[in-house]
Amino acid sequence: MDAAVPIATPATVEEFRARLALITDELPKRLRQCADFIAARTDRIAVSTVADLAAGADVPPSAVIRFCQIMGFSGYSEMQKLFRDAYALGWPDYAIRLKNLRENGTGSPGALLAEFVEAGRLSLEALTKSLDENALNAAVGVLAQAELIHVVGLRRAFPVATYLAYVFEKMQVPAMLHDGVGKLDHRFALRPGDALLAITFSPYSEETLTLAQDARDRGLPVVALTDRLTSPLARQADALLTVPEVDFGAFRSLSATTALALTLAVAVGSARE
Amino acid sequence: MDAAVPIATPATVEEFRARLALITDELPKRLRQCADFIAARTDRIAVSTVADLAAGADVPPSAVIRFCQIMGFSGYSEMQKLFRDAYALGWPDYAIRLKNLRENGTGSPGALLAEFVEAGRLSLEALTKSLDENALNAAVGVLAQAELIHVVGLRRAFPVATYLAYVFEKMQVPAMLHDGVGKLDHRFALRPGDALLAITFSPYSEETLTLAQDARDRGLPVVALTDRLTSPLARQADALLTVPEVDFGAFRSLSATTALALTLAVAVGSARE
DNA sequence: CTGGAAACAGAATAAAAATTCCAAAACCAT
DNA sequence: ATGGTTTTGGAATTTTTATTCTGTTTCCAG
Repeated sequence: MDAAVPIATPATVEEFRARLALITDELPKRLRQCADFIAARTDRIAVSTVADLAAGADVPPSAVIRFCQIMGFSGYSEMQKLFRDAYALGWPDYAIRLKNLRENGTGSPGALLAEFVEAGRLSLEALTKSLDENALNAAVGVLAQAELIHVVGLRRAFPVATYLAYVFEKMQVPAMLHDGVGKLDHRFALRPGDALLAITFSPYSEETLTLAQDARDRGLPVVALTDRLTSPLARQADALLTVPEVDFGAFRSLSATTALALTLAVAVGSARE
Repeated sequence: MDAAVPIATPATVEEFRARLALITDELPKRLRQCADFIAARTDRIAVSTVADLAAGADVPPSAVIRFCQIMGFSGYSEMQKLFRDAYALGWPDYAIRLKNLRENGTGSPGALLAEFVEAGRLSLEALTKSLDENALNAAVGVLAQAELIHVVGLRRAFPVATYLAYVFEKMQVPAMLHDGVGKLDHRFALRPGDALLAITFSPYSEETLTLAQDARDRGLPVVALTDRLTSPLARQADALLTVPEVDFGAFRSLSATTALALTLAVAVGSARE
C-alpha cells in the first residue's frame, strides 16, 4: 500500500481528466483497461453501475473499484457523484445544446461549430436521399475490377483523395494517389486494366480534369465524385456520383463526401476478395 | 384498481412526455406533485434515486413509485432505464453490426452507406454534447497569436491536416503542413513565436508525437486534436480538443473531426484580422 | 354527518449495487 | 529456479436503493 500517495480527490471533471491522463501510462493491465474505457466513455459514468462499466472494460467489478481508488476517490459511488452533479450540463439534448452554442455570439467558436455541425448533418441526410444507387453500384463494379486504382483530387478535394488512399491501403487494394507533388502528373502510370477515381468540386481543378481526359483517351474507366450532374467531369465519367454538400459561408464540411468515399472504398475492398 | 387501463409502456422520451402531458390534469395531489416536478426536471431521472426525486417533489418515495406505475412502467427502475439509455445514446455495438454486414454477403453498398451516414450523424451529435468550449477558445487563442501555424497529422489524420492547410490558405493564415514527404521532418522550421497544431488518433503515429515533443521543448505552444483525453498528446498540449468519433469497424467517418477542424481554422482566421 | 372508496405515509421487506478481503496467479529481480 | 512483491478474480459482506404492504387519512356523494 502506497501510504505515501495522499492524492487529492478530483473535484471537477477537468481535474479528473488531468489525473486520468497523468496516471494512465503507468497502470497495470486491468487498471489500464479501466482507464482506457473510461477515457473513451466518460459520459457513461453518471448513468452506469459498477457492473456495467466492468463489463464494458472487460474487467471484474473489483478492478473498477480499485481504479476509482487510484483516481483518488474512496470508491465508485464517490466518483460517480462527481459526474452526476456535472450531468445537468451534458443533458440538454442535441437540439438544445446546438441552440446554446449558437446563441453565445455570432462568430464565437462555439457558434461556428454549431453551424458546421448542422451543415454536416444536413449534408449527410441529403446524401441518403439523393444518392443514385445504380451509380454507386456501377462505381463499385468498375473499381473492383481495376488492377490499380488511380485516385486524384486536389485543393479542396485533396483530403478526400488522401482518405481514400488511406482506406485502400488498409484494405490492401492496389491504389495510387496522384498528389501533384513536384508538379509531376504521373499520367503515364495509367495502364490498361486500371481505373481512375477522380474527385473535384467547383471550381474544378484543371489538373484533375486533364487527368480524367487522359484516362478516358487511353480507354480507362473513370469514376467521378463531384458536386453536381453538370460538372465538367460528367462527360468523361463511366459512373458519376454527386454529393449534395451543404455550405456554410464559403466553407463546406465534407461530411457527406467523406461518408460516400468511405463507402466506396470499403465496398470496393470487400468486393475484391 | 383500474383493471381497464392496459397502458403501453412508453418506449421513447417523446412518448413519455406525451403521456405525462395527457394524464397530469386528472391526477390526485401527490401524484400531481410528482408529475409537475418530473416535467420540470425530466433530465434528473437518469441520475437520481427514488429518494432524490421524492425529496424534490416533496412526496414520500412510495408516491414516486405509484407515479411510475401510472405512467405505464412496472416501477422506477424501468422508467429510469428509458432515460439512461436515451442519455448514453449512440455507440451501438458497431463491432457486431459490421460483422452482420460482412456475413450477409458484405451488404450492398447502399447499406454500407447508411451505416457510415449514421456513424457520422452520431459523431456530430456527440461532438456538440462533449465539446469543451474552454478548450476550443484556448486553442483559437493560441493559434491566433502564432506567427506561423505548423500543422501535422499523418495516416488516418492526414486528410484532416490537409484540409486544415487548405482552409488556412484560403483565409490567408500563414501555415505549414508537415506531410512527411521524403521522410523529411522539417523540425527546424519550428521557430519561436510559432505554434503547432497536431492531429493524431489511436494508434498514435510516432512522427506526430515526436514533432509535438520537439515543439514543446522549444517552448512553442501545442494544440492537440485527438480522440481521447488519455492520448499521448495530452501531456504536451496547451489546448486539448477531443473528438468522439464513432468508429464503424476499422473506419471512421471523420465527420466530427472535420467539423471541429473547420471551426478551428475559421475561428482562427477571423480572430487574426 | 357518515359510509365507502381512493389516496396516502411510512415501516418492513426484497432486490440490487458497492465494497472488502483474501487466496491464487503473475511478475520480477536475483 | 526462488523468494518477495504486485496484481488479480471472485466470493462474502455491507450498504444503498427499490418495492410492497398495511393501517390511517382524506375526500366526496348521499
